Amino acid sequence: MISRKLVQHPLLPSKIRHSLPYSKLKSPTLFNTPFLPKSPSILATNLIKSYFEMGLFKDARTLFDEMPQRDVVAWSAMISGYTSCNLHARAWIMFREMLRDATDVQPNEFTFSSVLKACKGMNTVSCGALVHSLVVKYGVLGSIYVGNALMEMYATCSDGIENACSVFEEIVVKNAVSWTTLIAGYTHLGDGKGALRVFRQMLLEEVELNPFTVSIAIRASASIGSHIYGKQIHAAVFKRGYESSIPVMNSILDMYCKCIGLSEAYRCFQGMVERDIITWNTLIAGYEKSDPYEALNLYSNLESEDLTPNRFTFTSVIASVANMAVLRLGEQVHGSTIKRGLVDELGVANSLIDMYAKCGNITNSCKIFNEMESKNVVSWTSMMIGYGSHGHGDEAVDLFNKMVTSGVKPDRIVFVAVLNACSHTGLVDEGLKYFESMTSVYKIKPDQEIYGCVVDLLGRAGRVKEAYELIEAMPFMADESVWGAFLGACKAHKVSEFVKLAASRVLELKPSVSGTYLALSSIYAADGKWGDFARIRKLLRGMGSKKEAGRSWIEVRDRIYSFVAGDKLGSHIESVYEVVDIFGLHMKEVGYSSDLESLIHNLDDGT
DNA sequence: GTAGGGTTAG
Repeated sequence: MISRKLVQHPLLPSKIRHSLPYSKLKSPTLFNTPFLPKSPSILATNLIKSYFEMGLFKDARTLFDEMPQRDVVAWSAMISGYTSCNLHARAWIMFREMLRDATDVQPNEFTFSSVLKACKGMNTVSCGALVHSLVVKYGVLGSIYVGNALMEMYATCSDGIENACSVFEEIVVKNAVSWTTLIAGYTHLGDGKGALRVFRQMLLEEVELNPFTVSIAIRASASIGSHIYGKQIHAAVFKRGYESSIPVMNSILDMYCKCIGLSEAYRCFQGMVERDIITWNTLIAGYEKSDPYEALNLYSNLESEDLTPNRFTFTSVIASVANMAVLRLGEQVHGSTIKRGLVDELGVANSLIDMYAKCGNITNSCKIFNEMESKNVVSWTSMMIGYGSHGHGDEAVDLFNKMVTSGVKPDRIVFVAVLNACSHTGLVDEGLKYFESMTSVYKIKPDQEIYGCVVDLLGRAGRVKEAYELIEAMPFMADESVWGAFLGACKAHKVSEFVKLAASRVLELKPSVSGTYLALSSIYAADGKWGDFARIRKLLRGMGSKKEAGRSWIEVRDRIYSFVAGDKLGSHIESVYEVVDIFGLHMKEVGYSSDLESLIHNLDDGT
């Protein structure tokens, strides 16, 4: 948008022409009214800002270059303009140019807070630290804007939260932005507890809250799954009248989706007086995994409120389709993203890779992946998971190496992907090498999920004893997922000496997992220990739980048919059995004999 | 005339 001040100016046409030369920016003589800008320099700066607002950074630069005198305001406007267009490196170059060429101009607090934003955007803490030293040199550390920008830079750049904390401590008079920035820093780092610790301190110091602080605090409590804390904050929001703030309510909606439940979330959604596209996106994302049909239903209703789906909407919608694994629907949604010009958005392309892989079309995943102009760690991970699930573990591992070569820094989740790929391809030693490099090269601390992957990697290959030793050597207590992976390995390789131990650990840690009882009982049965078998089965019945049925589905022409093992319902079931029989014959032909031993013992609960 | 924090992706 063109600022009103400019449009009102008599020298400018109602629509700004591009590349308006500096020489045209003369002080107005015809309409010498008091509200008009006074000097060409001020006018030029105004125009520079407008150019950036319209994304015309080249025109901004041309005008800037034509200025005979550039003061600190013009320089700062350029630096901040570039960052506002996400051109952080250009902003940084501008700052360097300013220090080098404009010896008569001194950077001020505006310059520093803008260039710090550029450092944050480049994720380059070394530049940020350099600016930090200049901030001290120029004596502007006392500016609350500079202090907050420094904190934000450190909090966002890798491993900088401690530096952010020490800057925070040094700010004598902190304001709500300082607190919010620190809370956001912890939250984005995934340290919800750290964030809530700061939030609590803020409450103790009786700092006035505002919607910004409240929404990030809600996100922090959602990230640790604390519905108690989340509900407390919801009550506080209600008390302070923040429910009129859409971002605050969106955070609450997200918290309900993640920690409380979808039906409650839906009630929250219906209770909202005002909703925006993020509101809808949040709910669609909430439904995406557990009820993708409802997610699609919401998507089709969204335009009734005159809202336009954006890249986030499509990311969740595509993920929903991926979870439904209905290729034709996926192709339709893919078409919509093309029509709306969103197909090249990073997040959208990433979810398309995942969707095509989950719908069985790995070729399309590849095509999208290869045609992407820029890829991030999510793109690589999605492609690797796709390859892995299609049995191309070698390609997935290969991709990991290519990713590292291309300069993308691996994160924790990409290690989950590469370890899984190694595990399913039998690349055990290769996988162990990656696991080792995770800490030694990339300084990422392995968590329960990673240990689970490595236990699975060793266990699948029959190296059960090593898997057990790894669990023993873990720096923290293994949770039920790690023991679950171990149990799976013991079961697969019939290492009964460890089964009891593994199963009892899983049961201790998560008694609600009925699958564990089943696994344990199967092993007892296979060992002929019928007394133990009966005892476990009795426990299982006492729980009133059933093994969760794995649902399968198939798309034939325009219909989706779904079924579970042992299904006797539905008119299509007979055809399913026919197909299963054909599969059985094919498998026999290639010499596969099924492992009936453990199957038999599972038959009695109908799954 | 130049600067700030919040909600939705593997």
